[in-house]
Amino acid sequence: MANKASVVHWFRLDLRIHDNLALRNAINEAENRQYYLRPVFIIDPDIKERVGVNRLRFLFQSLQDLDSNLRKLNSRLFILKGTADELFSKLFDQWQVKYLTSQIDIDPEIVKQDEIVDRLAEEKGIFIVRRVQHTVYDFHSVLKKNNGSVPLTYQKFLSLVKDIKVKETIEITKTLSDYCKPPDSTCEEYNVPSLNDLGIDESSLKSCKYHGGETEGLKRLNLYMEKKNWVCKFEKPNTSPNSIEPSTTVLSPYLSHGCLSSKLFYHRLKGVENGVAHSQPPVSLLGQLMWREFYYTAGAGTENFDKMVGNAVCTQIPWGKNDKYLKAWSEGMTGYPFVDAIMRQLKQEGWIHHLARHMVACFLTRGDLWISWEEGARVFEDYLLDYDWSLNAGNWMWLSASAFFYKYFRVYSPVAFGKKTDKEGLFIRKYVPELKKYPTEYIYEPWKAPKSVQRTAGCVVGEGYPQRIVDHDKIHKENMQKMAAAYKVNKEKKSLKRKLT
DNA sequence: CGGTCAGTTGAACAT
DNA sequence: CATGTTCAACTGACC
Repeated sequence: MANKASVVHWFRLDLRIHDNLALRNAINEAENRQYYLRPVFIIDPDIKERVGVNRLRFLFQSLQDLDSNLRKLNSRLFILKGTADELFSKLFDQWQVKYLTSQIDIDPEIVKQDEIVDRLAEEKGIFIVRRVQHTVYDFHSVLKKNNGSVPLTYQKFLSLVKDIKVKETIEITKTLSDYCKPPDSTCEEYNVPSLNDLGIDESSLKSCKYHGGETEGLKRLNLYMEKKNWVCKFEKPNTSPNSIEPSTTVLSPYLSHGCLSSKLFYHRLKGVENGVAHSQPPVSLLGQLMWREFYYTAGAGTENFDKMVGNAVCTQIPWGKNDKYLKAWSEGMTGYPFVDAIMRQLKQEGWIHHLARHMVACFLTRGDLWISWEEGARVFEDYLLDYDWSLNAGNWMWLSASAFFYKYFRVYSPVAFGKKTDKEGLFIRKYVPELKKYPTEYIYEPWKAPKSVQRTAGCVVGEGYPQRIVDHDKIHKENMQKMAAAYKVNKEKKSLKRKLT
């Protein structure tokens, strides 16, 4: 057993070696004091309930890559199974931990856990270091600059960060000294488990389209940063939600897992834009990164950001409950081919284009099904590879016109919207294969096809493919009246509150 | 307090 | 095909 003190770096969503300040702090401490270095990742027993299978696969691939990158530095990853408080209450003594580093997270569950670990560490006299490294900017200083209140528009956020100089990235170049290697470094019980070890049959999953890990993340970053002209001309609204291959970078899963540093992405983008004409936020690629920062800041500064009730920025809307509709939506069985194609792509591949998210989120909430954005957010949490606590809640509030966006009467048409970028319906034919032989005329509206055409195409609506669960033209108008009523109530409440204060 | 203005990306239709 | 207008149901920041 260890007879020497240890430094622990606790990896969470910072699954990388590059630009990882907390990790470098840990390494320096271990080197300077000749302590053991133990980079750990904790796998919670109920991880399967919290993380969907595709994201689990991405996570485990990222852990595997992280382990192999740590080994190149003469270290390794120690996988621990259990809850953080139970594990640490034992290991702090057993490993003689003196110094614990990690990144700062804002997800309330992680914050709660950190408070428990803080108390535990205080009892044992362990020094804790937590670093901002999930975002470009430190949300704390941005909020302070805005007198402690949350910036509620993107432009306001941009004006707040305009003059903040972004720090340089941090690299670890030296390999670790042998004396930092704990004696149990070769122990196999700390190895990264497979999905099968967790009781998931990996062969039951769809083929892996986006492979997790720092190595893949950096490769993908380099691939896109080489296309300088493409980067400089990038305008988000002009990219396609329904191209067969993604029309955007798909760096988001790498950012959300911390396989890729957002700060590195920032500096690389600045480098490409430097001295050349380029598009601007909000539509530019750098603008996309700033959206992430905006939501992160809003999430960090708002109580109950992931809920409607008790959330100061969220308009209270009397959403209905309809489990049948919710299930049809989440399984891609609404009877609207464009909506279903998007939801099936999401479920199978774990990533959909941002505008595709707009389409299905609007459909679930204010547009058609009148179901709470919180339900949609839960399904996205399950399906998305790039799930991120504040971005998910923020975007769902945006799309349901609960916060940040208020022109609720601008509703996406499940028939017209997709046609702008895919007249032939190739995207639908791929992800809703039962309709692949439909004539282009009917591919977005198969129920309009004459029975004989449906039979010739090999799929009768109501048999091989569901009938529409709602009539968009009719129901979206009813929903607009409900939205108007909810806004009116909200306004009255606000003016009442103003009078009282 | 009130007026003004801008706000990542709607649809349908006209020119 | 790109651009502009209408539909009519908005809010937050700022002065």
